[in-house]
Amino acid sequence: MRCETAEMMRVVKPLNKESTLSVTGTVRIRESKNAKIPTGEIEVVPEKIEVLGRCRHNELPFEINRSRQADESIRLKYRYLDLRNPEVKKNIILRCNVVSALRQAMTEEGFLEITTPILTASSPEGARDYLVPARKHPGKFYALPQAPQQFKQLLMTSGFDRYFQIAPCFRDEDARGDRSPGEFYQLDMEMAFAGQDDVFAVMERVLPPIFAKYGTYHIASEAPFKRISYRDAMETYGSDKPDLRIDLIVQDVSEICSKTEFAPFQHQTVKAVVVPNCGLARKAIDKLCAEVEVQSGSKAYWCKVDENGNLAGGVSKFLVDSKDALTEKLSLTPGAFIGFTAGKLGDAQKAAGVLRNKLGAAVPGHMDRERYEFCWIVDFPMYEIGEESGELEFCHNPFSMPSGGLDVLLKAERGELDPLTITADQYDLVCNGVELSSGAVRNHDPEIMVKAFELVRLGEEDVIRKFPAMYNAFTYGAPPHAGIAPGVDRMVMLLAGEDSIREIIPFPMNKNAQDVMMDAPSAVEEKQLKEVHIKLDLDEN
RNA sequence: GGCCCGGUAGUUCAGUUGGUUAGAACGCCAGCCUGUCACGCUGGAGGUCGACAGUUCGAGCCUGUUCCGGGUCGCCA
Repeated sequence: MRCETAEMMRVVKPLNKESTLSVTGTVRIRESKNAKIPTGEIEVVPEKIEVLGRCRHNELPFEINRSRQADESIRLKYRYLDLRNPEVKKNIILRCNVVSALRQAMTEEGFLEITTPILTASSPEGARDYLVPARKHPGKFYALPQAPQQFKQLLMTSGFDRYFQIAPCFRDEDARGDRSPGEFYQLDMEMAFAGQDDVFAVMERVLPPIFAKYGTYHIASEAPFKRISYRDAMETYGSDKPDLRIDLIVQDVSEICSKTEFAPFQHQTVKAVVVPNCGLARKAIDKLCAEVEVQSGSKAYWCKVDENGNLAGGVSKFLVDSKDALTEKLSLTPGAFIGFTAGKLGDAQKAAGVLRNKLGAAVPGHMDRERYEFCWIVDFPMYEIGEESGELEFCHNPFSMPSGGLDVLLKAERGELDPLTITADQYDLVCNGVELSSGAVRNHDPEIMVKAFELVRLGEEDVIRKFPAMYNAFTYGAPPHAGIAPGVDRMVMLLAGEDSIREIIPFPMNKNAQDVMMDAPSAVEEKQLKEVHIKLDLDEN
């Protein structure tokens, strides 16, 4: 805008740049063009300027175009200003586009978008529920859905063969960088007369074009995506959500290392991650090992291969006699770095996985960040030995169909089969080390359901108590069905190339599940509490 | 709930071994200049160093407690 009259200057002068104006005038070509800005070729000669909304503050909580550098709690408190920053706004626009594209793609695949209740019943398992007191039913509560799981399965029994929903989900659990507290959205879908391959095929048709069109990076995985069994993922990548952008792998050296003099290796599972030609400095190695310990709870050990092919540094003095065996097993070459983790199988794997991720990020050349690598993790174990109980428990969720169905469960019951070897038709979709989604072929057969529960010392009454509607519905004959629910927030986060989930949520809560802008949660009037029959019992302090 | 990191001007940060009046950049205010566009120039205002207690002649700095924020583990069928 170019003001050429004193009158115009009089209106414009007292305004700062955040006021909202209406400018009427003539658009013309600029004499001095500016290629750096989108409107740099034109200017407006105003005839009339109206102030529609004057910004009353000379000093803003932060500079709008640098808001991303401001303290996050201030950004969230003034989120409406933060969102004026084009850099911040673009992620929200991206989110809109992605949600719109997902809807369109799912609709084209023949899925019906059906909404399910937000006020529903508390479910006894899984995450902590958000509860809503029921005014008309003193002492009773609704719960916000952790996922529309049971409703979508009920839709299958009703004959809606293909359902989807951009579903809000509510879980009262603590936040993480990639996990928003309280609420999040899933592209929830379920299909009848379908199995794992059918669900995979839909996702492999729906997601890649969206990642290709809206992603910051290029998509490296072609459909069908790589399938990795849970066992192999843990063994090779030390994680059930491997980041396949990293070319390092975890190798087992238990046989060699458990016989050494080094006490932490003795009689333990020992895993190794080898980085050839690793130039990592001692200081960086120590820092990396410390981070592994913090994140995994297990120590990491290391040594290097010197220019003569001998082991040097770190724990090398304990490995002198094992040098040849290690060199052969790990194909060691001069300049290589070897990171070790040790402990019980799961602990050693998990720590090695963290070590692998850290090494991939720290050592140049082992991780091409700017791409999307998808994979399916399949064949999750159905049961595990609970750490507290020491007895057989469901590993993930009891809705999944055990691979092999009733037969396998009966064999396990008769002792002909170790129940720990039973896998579920359950799968995760992983992208760049982020668990995008969990899904399963559901157990739609009441008999198999009860049998699955019996193996963990529960019975029909427990199934009925926990999932009354679903169990009853299945007794009226349900089609086999399977589904999945990719997290919309995480997907957008990956597409935007952001590390924090809050960057892609319009109005995020802070780590402590507070909305500092709206001041939620907040105290309510005594009258409101009375109406819902609630008396507070707060600890004094 | 555990552990780690942080809290100094409106904002982002610096602040030495504990030592005079706590600095910079951006922003803000005033004036000047100006086809500027991350404008420029001159001047100015702006601080309970998160809070409390302690050590000390003296604390932004050291100690303890506490509050707040972030990360992480637990947790997330």
